[in-house]
Amino acid sequence: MALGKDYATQECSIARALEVVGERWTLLVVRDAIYGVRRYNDFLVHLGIPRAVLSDRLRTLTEQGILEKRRYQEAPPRDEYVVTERGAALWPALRALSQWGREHAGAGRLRSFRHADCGGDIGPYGTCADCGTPVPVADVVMVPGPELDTAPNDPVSRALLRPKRLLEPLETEPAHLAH
Amino acid sequence: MALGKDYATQECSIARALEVVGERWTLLVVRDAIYGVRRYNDFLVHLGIPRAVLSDRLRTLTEQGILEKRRYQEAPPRDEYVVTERGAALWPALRALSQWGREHAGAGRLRSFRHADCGGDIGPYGTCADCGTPVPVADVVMVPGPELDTAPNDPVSRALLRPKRLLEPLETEPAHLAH
DNA sequence: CACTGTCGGTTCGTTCACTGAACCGATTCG
DNA sequence: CGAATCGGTTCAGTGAACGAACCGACAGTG
Repeated sequence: MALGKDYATQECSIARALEVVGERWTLLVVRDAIYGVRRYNDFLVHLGIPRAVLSDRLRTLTEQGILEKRRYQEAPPRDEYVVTERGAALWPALRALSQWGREHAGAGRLRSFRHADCGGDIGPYGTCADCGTPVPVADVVMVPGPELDTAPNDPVSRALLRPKRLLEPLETEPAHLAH
Repeated sequence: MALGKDYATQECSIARALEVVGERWTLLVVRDAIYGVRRYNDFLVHLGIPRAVLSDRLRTLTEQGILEKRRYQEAPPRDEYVVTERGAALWPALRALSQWGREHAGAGRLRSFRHADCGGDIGPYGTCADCGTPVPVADVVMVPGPELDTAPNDPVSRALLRPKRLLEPLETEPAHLAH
């Protein structure tokens, strides 16, 4: 969505949130960032998003303080986009959407989320089903489910086939090993 | 967002959810429906949405089983759009977005959500801060906050100035009493 | 009866955002 | 030297959103 003037008239915190993250692709970029994707090219191949749109979303999210642009190499200059605390705070919303997608939009058991401390499933309210405590995003482990494609053809999807703690950087295979 | 072919390639329940409710305006229509808005004209004046877009969203949401079109008057034929169980299941996602909007998108205390049974605030994980139990959407009361405009000029916003239990139909003033 | 207003839309021309392909500069690898 | 990687920008074409106008069926008023 391209909102601005339209949603701005709405006196509603949901509308305010959607002004920032409601545009097409934006929440999926944040999802990837929380999954540990940090580099332009990884977002690109994983999302299948037009380059111009990705550039725009990364810039906007950085301006909004949801991502942070960080130089990780000087020659040639390369930046990575790391999710900030403000961005990680979107996790409850993403988790709730994920749950709804599983139960009401025909997405089966593609991935599940577990409590890193005890291995318990994370229930409908974001708490651990085993120990009952609310689970902060950094303590969540994403576990691939049985209905996930076992041989995807982009390196990011392949890297996400292994269980992975959220927020930690994703390590993709070097390009020369690609399919 | 108009997704379909694009997000469909994504193996992710978040993407599946956004295929259904990720388009511009859609989540705000669902929010209003959960707030008790049911009639075409009430959505129209409250959202300030173009008529063609509203018609499209109501049709799509009805096809998806998120709203249900229900005849409430025969002459002239009038239908209302009532949120279904599947639609109400989006409440956790909307609540999480609302919370994020309050804390990270500059929306102050516009509205708060309380547990109808005990009056406790609903915390970050959708549970009641007082009694600790998860609160189903039907037991949530929306309470207007101090930063809300006290004299809005559309009847739906005025009706929402009073505390209101979610899902229950919103009663707007008759048109001839308008501003 | 004529007039006005309500309700729930549809139609249409304009504007705006997304799309996909091409291109680019700096650098590294073989 | 030539090819590939990385992180973009530019640009023409398309599709969606926007806003205003219009419309049919009916209710209420005088």
